[in-house]
Amino acid sequence: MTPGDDAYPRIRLYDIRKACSTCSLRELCLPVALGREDTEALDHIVERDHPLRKGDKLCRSGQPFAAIYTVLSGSLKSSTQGENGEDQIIAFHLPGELVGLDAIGAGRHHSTTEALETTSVCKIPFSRLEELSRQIPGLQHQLLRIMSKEIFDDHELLQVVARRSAEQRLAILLLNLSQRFGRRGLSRTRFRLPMSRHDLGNYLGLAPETTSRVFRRFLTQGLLSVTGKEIEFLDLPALQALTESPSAPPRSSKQG
Amino acid sequence: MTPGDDAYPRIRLYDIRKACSTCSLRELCLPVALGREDTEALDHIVERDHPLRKGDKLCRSGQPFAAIYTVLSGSLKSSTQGENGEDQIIAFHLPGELVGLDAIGAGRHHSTTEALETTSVCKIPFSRLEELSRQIPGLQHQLLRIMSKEIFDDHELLQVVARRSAEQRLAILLLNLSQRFGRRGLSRTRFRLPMSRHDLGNYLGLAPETTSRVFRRFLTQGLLSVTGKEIEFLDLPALQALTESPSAPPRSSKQG
DNA sequence: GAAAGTAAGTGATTCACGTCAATGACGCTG
DNA sequence: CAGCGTCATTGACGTGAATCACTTACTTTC
Repeated sequence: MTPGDDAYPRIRLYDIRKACSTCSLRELCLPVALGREDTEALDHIVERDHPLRKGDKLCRSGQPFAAIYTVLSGSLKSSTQGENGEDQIIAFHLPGELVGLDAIGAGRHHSTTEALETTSVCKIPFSRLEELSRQIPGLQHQLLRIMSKEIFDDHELLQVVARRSAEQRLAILLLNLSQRFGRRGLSRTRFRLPMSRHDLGNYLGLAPETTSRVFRRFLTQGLLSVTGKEIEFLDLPALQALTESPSAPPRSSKQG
Repeated sequence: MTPGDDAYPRIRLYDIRKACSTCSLRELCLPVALGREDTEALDHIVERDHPLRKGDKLCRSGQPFAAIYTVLSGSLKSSTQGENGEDQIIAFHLPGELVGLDAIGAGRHHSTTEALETTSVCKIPFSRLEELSRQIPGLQHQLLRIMSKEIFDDHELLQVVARRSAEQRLAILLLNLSQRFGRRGLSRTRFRLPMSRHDLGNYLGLAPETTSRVFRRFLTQGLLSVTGKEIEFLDLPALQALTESPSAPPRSSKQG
């Protein structure tokens, strides 16, 4: 703890003490690979604000970039807008995940991020983070690492949207969400989708009706049960098999 | 870092002197926003090797990450492999553009990059670049900037693949290539596609046959002329209009 | 420079998924 | 808890693009 500035930790309103050091998500979040002391240093620059309500925007495309955020509870979606006005969801953010990395460097957001439900986030002013990362070598690297992961995830999504059938797309997303819930210690086979069917479809490049129908097919095949947004996997291996099957809309590339 | 050998510019074989400072691409490449002196510092860490022949691989998915590359002449494609064995081209790289950024941080490539024709690249060992970027503040920022752009480009591609018709996809790619040729002082309306129809289709999430048919349609509509890989735009405004038109396969999201 | 291999173009056919339309189920708000 | 709006589901239908099958045009090779 930097001495003397007890008065200044920028944690507002909601609990004044509980930041990264005591956060249950610290193993998933920015502090990964940071020691106790370094994590405490992070505590001092993290800010918390009112929780967002469903539909509230955390940041908008075009806005100057000032901070990155981590999700504390709830969930968000980020989307970009094409020239044609259609938007495309590029990511869903669950607790422990970082938001806003794509704006680092450009100095301006190119996506809009919106809460899918009541959501709390930690705000990490970027200038202070940069400053801190000059002192903590691991942090600088961690940042690059996370950005790199963002690129990797985008490529995976591209792969899915460009080369997979509707069933595969949905299966892949559900398994991915399952993993992410599992990482937080929640059930991997039973969870609540935070997003609407519409958003689900948009993310996967499908019409909402198609999404609905694929759910129905999974249901009748006994792969899972759906009740509104509640999902329960009944046949995980079959879902995984779907994922690996080679069938896909465009065939192309087979050269090694 | 590796002590002892920092005295020697690592430029091999092909011309010993000509690196960034005198490179015609320096305004497009890493040295953007660097001063004369800093650019000269870059000179000393850049390595050049034999040019690659068509089909040669610059790096493979899974390999440890050691360096980033910039294209000096020729062109490359990067692709990822899905579990199903299908690969998806995620980017084409033209002269002045950087390759391998997605591997920073993870320490390992997640894509394979291959020459589309005879191409020369500059190799920039990452450890030395990092070292240098500690001394040159602008360079660190430039790196982040370029990574951020990579994310942005991926989002654009996603937008295109997920929400656009075959005609729109091709038009968008052609216009994008045109711009990139233009930046290098080449014609924006007449150029040679470095990649096969197959690759073109793969990148856009289309079957090669579809790509071919779309070309044919453009041809009969008088939008452009195609002779093998030679392209000439005949009606640029019409192509641009295509790009902006709102029609797209999945409709979805219209909430603001 | 002929043979072989690979890439490109074209037509016929099929099918997955988008679109339109109508109904039913939640989940607010008062 | 009634009334409204949004979201989800389901069906009927149309279509854009994948597939399949084949021909034609380049490259590469010996």
